[in-house]
Amino acid sequence: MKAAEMTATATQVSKRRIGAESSETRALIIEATELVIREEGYAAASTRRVALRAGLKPSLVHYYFPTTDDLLLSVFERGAAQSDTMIAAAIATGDPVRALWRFFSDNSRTALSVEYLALAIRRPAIRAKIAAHSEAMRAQQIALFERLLGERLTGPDGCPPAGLSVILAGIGRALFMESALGVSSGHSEAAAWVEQWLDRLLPPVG
Amino acid sequence: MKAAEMTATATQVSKRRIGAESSETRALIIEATELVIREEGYAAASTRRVALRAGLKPSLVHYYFPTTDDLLLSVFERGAAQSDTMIAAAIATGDPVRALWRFFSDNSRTALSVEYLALAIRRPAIRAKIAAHSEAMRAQQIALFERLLGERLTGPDGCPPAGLSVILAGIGRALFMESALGVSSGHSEAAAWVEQWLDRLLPPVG
DNA sequence: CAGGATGCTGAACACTAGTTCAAACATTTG
DNA sequence: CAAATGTTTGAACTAGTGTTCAGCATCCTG
Repeated sequence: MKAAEMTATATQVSKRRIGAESSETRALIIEATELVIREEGYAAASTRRVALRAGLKPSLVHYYFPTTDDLLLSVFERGAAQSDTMIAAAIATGDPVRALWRFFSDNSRTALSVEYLALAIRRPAIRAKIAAHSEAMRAQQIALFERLLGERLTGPDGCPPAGLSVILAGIGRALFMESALGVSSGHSEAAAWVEQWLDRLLPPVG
Repeated sequence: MKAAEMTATATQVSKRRIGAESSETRALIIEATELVIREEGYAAASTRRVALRAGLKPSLVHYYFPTTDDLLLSVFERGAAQSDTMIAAAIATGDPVRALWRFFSDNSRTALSVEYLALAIRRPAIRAKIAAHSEAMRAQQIALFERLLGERLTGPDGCPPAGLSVILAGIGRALFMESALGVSSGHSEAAAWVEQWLDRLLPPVG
């Protein structure tokens, strides 16, 4: 893994051939990688395991993605785009805050986002991209909350929009991570409390 | 790693010699392992790296801990005991809830606890122990909260004790994990909100 | 002081991973 | 059709990891 990190860090200057961006094989590899991450965790996402899962040879994976970091980065980018789409859909709803909370607490995307978080902490080459995406998502949510419930947030239950974003995302992730562990006591209470809190901040219409 | 998992899963029946529980070397190995986990993450905690860090030979590590899981389990147990002590100290305080929140949001123990969480998800042999400890900690906190602010928790800000425990631990962990990533926007707001919330649930004496 | 218990070491085996590269095959295009 | 271009493969090299085990050294005890 030392060797891998060094190679991955080196700027890509070599003239080695790389498969086309539009290739079906390439898409298949990305698909297989996400599957492996989902089922076995980011640590299992080796080029060889991915190749096995996709029914391809390891060297073919490296034809499309010279280094493992290249692969993981591409997989993350696709996932981030999907996540962005889902969030956009949630925001387009008549009840964006609750839709967002549902996204955080319910969605199988959370599983992946936790894996990426873990991945980022240990793969410097990927950390920046993931951090940037997290920041961007947060900024977007803060803007939404500000627009949506600006004055309501100064009451006794008040919470600055930025804090609200952290809290919702954090509790959602915590629920997922503990579930993965097999711990679940207090979860339904915590979720119920969040919903009650949101009701007070933003009384449901109807 | 396949081989490792299989061996680790097999029940220990062999008559191979194992180093004494009281050995200084053994303690040194545990110490080094925790250091490695702290600095490079649980994934780096291989017996060989640990040996290097401790200035010992790999085989010596295996003399005291036949399998890697044995080692990690021992390290976790020691850490859990330390964590329990800290929590007991927090509870013995005049202001246990805030002390607990400080422990969650501030303490370098959180870094380790997140690593152990990640570890548990990927090491079946260790999962049960870690899950049990998490449950026990939660139960203890629930009992404390119930005793401490039972009636106060039904007000408009009300939150069942179990939910409160999940929320405090979850937000604390989220703050730590994002910091490790390099994301920090909204953190101070979230922390401030928690403190305000606690003030309402449990007005500070003074 | 002989002999077992205890601590430790070196060498080895089996396995996974990342990566490279020349050569074979396939497809497109001039 | 032939050349260029894109895809795929097999084999190999390097490096890390878990684990075993026979045997050396030392120390304690009968």
